[in-house]
Amino acid sequence: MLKLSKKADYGLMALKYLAEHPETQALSAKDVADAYGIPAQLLAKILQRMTKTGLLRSHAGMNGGYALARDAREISAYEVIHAIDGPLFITSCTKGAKLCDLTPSCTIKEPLARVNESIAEVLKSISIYDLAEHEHVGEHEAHGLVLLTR
Amino acid sequence: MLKLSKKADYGLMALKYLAEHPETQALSAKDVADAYGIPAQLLAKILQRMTKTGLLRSHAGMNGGYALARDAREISAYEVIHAIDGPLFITSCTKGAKLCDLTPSCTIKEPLARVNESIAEVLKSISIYDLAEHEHVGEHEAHGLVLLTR
DNA sequence: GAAATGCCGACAGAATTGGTCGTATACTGA
DNA sequence: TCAGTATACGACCAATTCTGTCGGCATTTC
Ligand code: FES
Ligand code: FES
Repeated sequence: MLKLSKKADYGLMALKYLAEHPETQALSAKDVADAYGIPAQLLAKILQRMTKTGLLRSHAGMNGGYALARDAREISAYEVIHAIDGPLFITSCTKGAKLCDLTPSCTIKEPLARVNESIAEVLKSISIYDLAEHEHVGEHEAHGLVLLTR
Repeated sequence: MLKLSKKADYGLMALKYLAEHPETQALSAKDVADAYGIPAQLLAKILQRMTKTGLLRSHAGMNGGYALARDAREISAYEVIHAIDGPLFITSCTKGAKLCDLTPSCTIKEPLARVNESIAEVLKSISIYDLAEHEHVGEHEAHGLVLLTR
């Protein structure tokens, strides 16, 4: 429950890997897949999706592959997840087009939307750069987030 | 992605409903199910699980049913979700017993655990009471949460 | 004892996700 | 210009997870 899809996980791993190899011009889907032992074709599709949404730059042909389209600091975990799994909505009814059949009776949707918003904020505050290296980050300082309840 | 299961949704709705009817001694699963048009038997199972984890008190027999075990202010959304869907983990590998096969290579797990923690905090800061009534809550004040990024 | 209710496990159907395949297209370098 | 390497994309199957139902039993009230 409430867990990332494997695809999103793969996507984050791949971006992290790219962020850790800024020297190379581009890395092929296969390169990355092999590095982590994940299905190459599947990862390829994931990278393609991120390319389409502008997170990556791609280049076909020999020595082709993918590279970050922006600085790792400028790519948030939220963007990655959104690109791969679509809009993030905690409420069961996937929003937008078709509302779930109990929309009229469901009284909980609206308050949960705010929770959803908070989660999105958390995700937006994490960048690929934060994921890469920096094993140290300090357990306390956490990832730069402070939560205050009134 | 990252969305609540319908069960958790139902559970929250039911608790909210109970919180809004504090006068009655107990409400049967069927009562609540009918109120929202959700499958009675399914809801029954959900309520049972919440009973087992101590969120509800139950009473069999005529005029039996369920009632909140504690004040609505003392029951968090996190507890509800945890009771129904089990431990909340954003990382694909469901933790504990069996780790996913790429545990050694997955370098992303640890940083995400912190994100997970943040989300859990958000959920813990929301009580059933917050969900019930109070349509007003002020869009700005939100639900009593302030997020600060460094 | 009968009716209303909760309790529990097993299971079938539906929906989602994960992963594969085939084919087309683009770039590189010899 | 041709062979090789790569991305792009859609269709499709397989595995898993989620939803919902059923049947039987236990407990309380009248
Ligand atoms: S789940 Fe769709 S409206 Fe609440
Ligand atoms: S998904 Fe299991 S370790 Fe990263």
